[in-house]
Amino acid sequence: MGNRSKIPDIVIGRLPIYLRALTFMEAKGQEITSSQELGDKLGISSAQIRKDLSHFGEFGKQGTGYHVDFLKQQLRRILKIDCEWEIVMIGAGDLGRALAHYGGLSERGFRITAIFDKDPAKQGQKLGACVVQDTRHMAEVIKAKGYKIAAIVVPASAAQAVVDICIKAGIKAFLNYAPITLSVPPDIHVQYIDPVAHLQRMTFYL
Amino acid sequence: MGNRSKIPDIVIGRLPIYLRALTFMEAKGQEITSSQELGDKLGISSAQIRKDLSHFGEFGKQGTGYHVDFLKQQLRRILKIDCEWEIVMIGAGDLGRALAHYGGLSERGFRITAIFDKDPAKQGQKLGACVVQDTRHMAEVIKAKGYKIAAIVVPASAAQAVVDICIKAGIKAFLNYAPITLSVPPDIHVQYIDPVAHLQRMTFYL
DNA sequence: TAGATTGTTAATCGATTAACAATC
DNA sequence: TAGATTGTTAATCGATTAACAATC
Repeated sequence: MGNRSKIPDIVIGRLPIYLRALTFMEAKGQEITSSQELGDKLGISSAQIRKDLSHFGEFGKQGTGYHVDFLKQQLRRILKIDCEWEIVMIGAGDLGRALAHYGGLSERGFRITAIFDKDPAKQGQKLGACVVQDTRHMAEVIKAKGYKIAAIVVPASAAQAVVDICIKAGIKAFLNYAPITLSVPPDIHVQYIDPVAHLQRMTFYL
Repeated sequence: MGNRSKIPDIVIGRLPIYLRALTFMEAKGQEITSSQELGDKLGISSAQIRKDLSHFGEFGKQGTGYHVDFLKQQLRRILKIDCEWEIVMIGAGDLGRALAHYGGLSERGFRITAIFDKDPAKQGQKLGACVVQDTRHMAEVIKAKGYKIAAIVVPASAAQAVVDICIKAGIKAFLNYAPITLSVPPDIHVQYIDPVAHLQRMTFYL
């Protein structure tokens, strides 16, 4: 049985990738897979997949492999996405609007249920299922509803200030689209999405 | 002097982060920095920053540190972003439209100059500076203009087929927004952007 | 049973860090 | 000069892989 006491973050980062592949297999009607097959599909060694999973328990059968549906449900449980998560979004510019309209979020268990912008022209607008509210009410709403995750979709120059307020109000995890490294206490999680950084990484090899 | 023969990919991945921090410092008017200061800002050890940079040359002065502008230009040269890169985008849905309108791309040297979609209703539409074209002409245009980078913004179910066509036409690097692991030859580079995978990684810790 | 594949151990590989001579 | 900081080496740390007994 896996020892959960000290699981490397890099392992956690691979679980959503495994989950994505399992979801794809399930959609095709495939019922069984193996670490070998998963690894081939993902460009990861089979040993690594077995090692990663072993941190959390024993999910397979020798000689057979893994039940796609069972392993998928286990990963969802481990990642705590066997429920729906509500997200607060700050910023209602082009990118914010795209994120609010992106169906992939809610399909996969994440719903944006509050949106804030400091621009009065945007306040009151309907965006997806929400009405854009004044940033001044942000802390209050986060506290009242107990939001834990925030998507930061404001300009880089405003991001740190917004994040500081969110943390004070109780946010524990940020999905940050602003192209800036945020300064946060060690118990706060940040994931960065910066397409330009990805592009710059690839041009090196061209 | 650095030995460029075998630079770890993980080092390349940090260079855009360093560049982002330097750009921020430059905007503030700061002329000098040190590995210590950069590391503090980015949550990275100063030793790692010096080691990373040492792969490419000697850019600092003992006792002083680094000239922000000089180091920035060197990183731009190393990453090959001291010129403008043209990108072809496939998919003109919500996300594609947001990407086409995202000013951050062209600000930082990447321009989307061709857009394709297989939906006739979208063809002919103006999106940013481009007119959406029929996917059937994609290979032809990629070859004629010599595009090397493609942004994939089609549904997951269509992504692999689109990528296969792009590779045949000469694309070497993909920025992939479809939530699926692509199968590509070893000389082709792929960077993945999947906000849901990032969110799933964070909920583990909540 | 024979063949296949798991979970786990030990070995290998690679990345990070500490330390310091060099020197601005 | 004295203080600060680089670039680099060697030591440490952690992640990946190979191999295999267990067993379905």
